[in-house]
Amino acid sequence: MSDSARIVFAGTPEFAAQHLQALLDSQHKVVSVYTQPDRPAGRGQKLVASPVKQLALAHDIPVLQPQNLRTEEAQATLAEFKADLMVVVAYGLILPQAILDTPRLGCINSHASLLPRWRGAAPIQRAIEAGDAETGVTVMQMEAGLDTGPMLLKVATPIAASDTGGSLHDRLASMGPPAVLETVAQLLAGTAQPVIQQNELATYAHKLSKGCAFIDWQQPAQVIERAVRAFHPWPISHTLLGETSIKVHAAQVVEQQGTPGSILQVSREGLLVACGQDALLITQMQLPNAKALAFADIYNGRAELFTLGQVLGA
RNA sequence: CGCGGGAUGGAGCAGUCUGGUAGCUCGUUGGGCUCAUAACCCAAAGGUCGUCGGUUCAAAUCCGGCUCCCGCAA
Repeated sequence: MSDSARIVFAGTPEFAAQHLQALLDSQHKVVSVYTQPDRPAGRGQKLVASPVKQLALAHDIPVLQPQNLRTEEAQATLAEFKADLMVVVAYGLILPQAILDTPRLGCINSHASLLPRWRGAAPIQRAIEAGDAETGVTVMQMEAGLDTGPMLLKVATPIAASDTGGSLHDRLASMGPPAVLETVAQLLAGTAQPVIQQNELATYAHKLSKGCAFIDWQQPAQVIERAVRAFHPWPISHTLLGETSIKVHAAQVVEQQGTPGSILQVSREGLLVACGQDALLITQMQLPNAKALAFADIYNGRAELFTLGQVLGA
């Protein structure tokens, strides 16, 4: 009995679903699952259930999708589950103190960064964008503040020069669940050792949007290249070629100078664009209504689209 | 019923409006040139035009159904 906990899980995206899967596979009992309400998504704006909801339904676990948890009613509902612990992963709602205090052992959160660095919504992508050498997953005891709680367990991984938001997401999503199981075991055994976060080292990972992925060619090529990787597969760095929107899927830095945004060279190797410092060779991109292609493939049929000297992003 | 674009040899595109010999840029294979080459020259192979049905003497092309892919917006 002492090594098995009654757990309430709260989470929404795929990253969270992988944590839920690990708990379902463990000796613990997941008594209910909280997730965001179904939202219109995709082409056709049909209501789509979150990955966490889909997984919970497949295991016949009760799913709750309240708009918020501030009401006394919501708090009373949670209390009825008589949970030992609440595990929260990328849920998307703020948990008020009354909720945090409800489970016997409180609430823990698995966050995809090495806290206190990158508190907030998009820690994985912001770590790549900033050029961090490493990142990881931190499991913390939750407090009322956003990602400010005492850290219980931290696991790290180096960020490779080839890592993208997608590849790093997948790696961290596989590192997080074991870390959570380990933390739960420590809490049940009473051996957990909380470490207070140094607030002065904190940085904030602002939420991603399409707008923030619009390329600013005044920036150094190195910075743009990191953004290209960080924002892949979403929201995807993009620019304008005349009136045509172009998504940049892969690029590399080349030592060459020119007017920022101007096309320096067009070849099967890629599209070479001048930046604030050095130049960016776009090797994989996507035109509207088409799929992502190696630049050589686009160049084969659409060479007339690219003119030397033309300035992008205008 | 959110708006819109698309499916043509292995890849990327044109041709569709104005039905009638399927074309371009590459790739592949063979040959040539060259000290050499990812360069250049010559030649060849490779396509039931997404799918089902309709109109027609004749359909990649016109009409309708279906499948899949993608952009915008959320």
